[in-house]
Amino acid sequence: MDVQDPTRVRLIQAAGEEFAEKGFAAARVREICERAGANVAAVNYHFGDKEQLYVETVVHVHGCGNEEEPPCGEDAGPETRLRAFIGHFLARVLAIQDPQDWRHRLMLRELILPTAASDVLVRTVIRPKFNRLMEILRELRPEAEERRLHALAFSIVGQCMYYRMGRPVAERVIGSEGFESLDLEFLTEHISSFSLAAIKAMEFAPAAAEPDPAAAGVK
Amino acid sequence: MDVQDPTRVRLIQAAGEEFAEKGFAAARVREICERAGANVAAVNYHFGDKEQLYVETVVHVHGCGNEEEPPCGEDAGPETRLRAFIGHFLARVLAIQDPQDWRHRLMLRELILPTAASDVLVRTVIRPKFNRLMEILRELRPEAEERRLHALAFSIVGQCMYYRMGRPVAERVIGSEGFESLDLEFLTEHISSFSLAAIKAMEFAPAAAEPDPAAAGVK
Amino acid sequence: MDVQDPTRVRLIQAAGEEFAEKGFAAARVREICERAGANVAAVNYHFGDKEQLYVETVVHVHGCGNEEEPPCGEDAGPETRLRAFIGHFLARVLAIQDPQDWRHRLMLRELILPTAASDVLVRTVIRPKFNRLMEILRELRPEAEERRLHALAFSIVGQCMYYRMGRPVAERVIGSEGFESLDLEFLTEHISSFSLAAIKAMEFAPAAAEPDPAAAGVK
Amino acid sequence: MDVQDPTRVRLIQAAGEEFAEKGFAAARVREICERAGANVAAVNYHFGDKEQLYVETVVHVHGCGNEEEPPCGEDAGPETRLRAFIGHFLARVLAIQDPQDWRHRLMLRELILPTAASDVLVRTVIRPKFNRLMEILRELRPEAEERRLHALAFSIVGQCMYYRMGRPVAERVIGSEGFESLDLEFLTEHISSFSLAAIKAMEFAPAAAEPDPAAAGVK
DNA sequence: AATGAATGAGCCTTCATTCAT
DNA sequence: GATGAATGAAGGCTCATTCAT
Repeated sequence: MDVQDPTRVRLIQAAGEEFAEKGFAAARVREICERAGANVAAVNYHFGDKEQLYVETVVHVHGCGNEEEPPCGEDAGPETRLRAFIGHFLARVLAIQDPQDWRHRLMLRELILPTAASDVLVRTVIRPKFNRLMEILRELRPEAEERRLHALAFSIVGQCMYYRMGRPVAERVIGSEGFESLDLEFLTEHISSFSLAAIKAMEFAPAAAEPDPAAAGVK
Repeated sequence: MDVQDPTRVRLIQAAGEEFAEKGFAAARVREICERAGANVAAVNYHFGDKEQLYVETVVHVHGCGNEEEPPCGEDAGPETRLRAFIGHFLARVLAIQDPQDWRHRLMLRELILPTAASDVLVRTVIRPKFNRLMEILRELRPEAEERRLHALAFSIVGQCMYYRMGRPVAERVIGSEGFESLDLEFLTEHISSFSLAAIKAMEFAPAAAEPDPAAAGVK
Repeated sequence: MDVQDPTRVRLIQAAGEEFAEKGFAAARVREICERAGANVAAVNYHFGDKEQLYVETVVHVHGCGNEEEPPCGEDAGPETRLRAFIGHFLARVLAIQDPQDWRHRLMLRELILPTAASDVLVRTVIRPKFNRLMEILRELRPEAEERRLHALAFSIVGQCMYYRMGRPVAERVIGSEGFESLDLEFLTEHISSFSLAAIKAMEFAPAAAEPDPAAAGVK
Repeated sequence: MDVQDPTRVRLIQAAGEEFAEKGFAAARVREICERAGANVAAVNYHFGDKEQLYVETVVHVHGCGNEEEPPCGEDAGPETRLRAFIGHFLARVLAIQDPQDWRHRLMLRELILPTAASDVLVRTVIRPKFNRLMEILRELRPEAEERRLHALAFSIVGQCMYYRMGRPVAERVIGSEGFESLDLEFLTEHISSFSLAAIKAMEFAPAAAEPDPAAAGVK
């Protein structure tokens, strides 16, 4: 973390690549140290443990690129703020579009096998963001019950996240060129319009016990 | 599962659990064999290799539970068929809701580090399903260009898949009990209504070059 | 051994090749069985053991090609009989000149790491031959003490055996074509003349205690 | 052997014994390390591989005891130099008379299954020695054709080498005590006198095309 | 007589970690 | 602070052997 401790920083950098490429178990401490131009014992010296290095690496990953603030004022209308939220979210998702990108893989790994690092990330990064999204949705549909708001939020988040998580499969399904044409601008517009149209047009079922009448009501 | 439970089958079963829990590298052949009640050399005897066992395991995973046919006739309207599609998809997604479920993890692993097995899965399982969804969407909005149809399909798939991929995080964000309340029935209705409302209400931008006017048009 | 048990014979044949190529430890029972077109368990079934198979194989090796009788009558003079002996010996040595020949290697292996099979070979094959050579030498130099006769015999045997044992090195030293020009005819004549000239011309030291005077006497 | 006896040297020492006793395949890395008082992983750390260790061991074997220079001046007559050569050669051959001696077996193994190490040995050690012998023989019989000189050289080398290669068999044929009586002094005198007598008395066939007249001449 | 699925011992190798320097 | 030789635990894999068929 110190400016004056480049070895430590280089180790985290190298560890990120290695962990993302190989996973925790398959990652080799020797390889990490060689990539970082450090000694074999450097990891144990600086972090004490391979696992400790992993945790610090994961935390460091989310620390980067997170300093960005919401790109529009709080006084804007909920629709504008939702569009801004989606655009911002998608930008982050697509920014690491390269499947070789180690931050990409490292975070997906955390989804599968959440470690202690995940808890930190949820508390410091993810939940605040989620709460902001919930605020916007509540403004748009104040009468919606909490559960419905959660589902709405997940519908939005899911649409965005798919372009990170589903990329390898989606690319194989519709072809690389087809996938490439789905750029940030288009997707921001698409998901925003899709979601706002849905949010405005949906009729919420009065209670959870009777979803079918609501479904029929859509028609 | 069979009455006759040969060693080979038990090995794949055990391998699935082990690979899903630990990942490929961290998985121990010894553990797999012990779980299967077989000898240490059983894996090498039956599959020749740890990697071969992995491939066969992944392929076998998708083979299971895939025999189900679309739950509604082809002559039904597109809305009905879309609801059926979502319901069916969600059912599969939530069926393995247990984060300990090895099929869950095994498939997520393939998303991150696609192996040769992934190609087979896409060709035999995923692409056919995706094409069925595209047909439905084309019926609903025949004038939409291909790119837009892809985006629509991914919006739907993304919403559903999130409940598989995002589960660990989502659970930590809104709490387990909150997440549990989002059951299959509710989510099927929600995603179906959400998506159909959006599909019907959306106004598609005439060209990709001008997303902003379309965005303004929403309002 | 039975005419009606071809599997057993084929196993010995295959074992010979495998043992010669790889040595006892590196030889694989599976490979032997495959070469013999037999089952994996065939070796254990027919010979009980890998080691038993080895012993029977080595014995079988020397059994082949040993039925040849001395090519000249016992009433010939010692010089003629020595030439015949050398010619016969060399013929056997050079007959398996191919360094890939498994009998070659198998017998060399026995020289290095004599097993129980070696004892049998010495008793049944080698010692009788050696004694015949000793008889010839005794006729040529009846006054020579036993030790000298041994040395003479080993000088002759050594010259011949070198073309079996030293072949790989000799070939590298003087080149393959140079080595090839040393054919059976030439070598038989050479070693015979060389040895007979020596035997006739040598002056034996009266006692082992004074080799130097003898050495001086040569000059 | 050194005052500072580093692990690497001890490993080669121990490897030599183990490889000679058991052969490459049957040799156990664990045993080598235990003999060397080193860790199981020492071989892989220092040599990377069991095979690399073998190569380095074989090369090291011939390196030892090879620093000796020809024991007599170059200005001595060819007879004296031949005696010196034989004495020196025999000394090296008999020096490792103990059949348990690992250098003995290791070199014989190379004869049977020459590896890359053999090429090095031939080039650096064996061929120079062979050439010195050829020089001496050429002085003794300048009119001899190259092929004949080769045969002469091999006759001398073969006689000497037999006491290394044929030892296990020879001992069984004439008994241990008989073999023991053939000590360095006696054998040096014997082989020298035998060979010099032959070289001086032999009548070389005029051409390679007619070996038979020489054979006939014996009668 | 012959098979081949299954076994279990053991080997080479890898890898994170330590410790003297 | 940093090194690299050395460690020991453990893993994947091979192989001879067995046993029910």
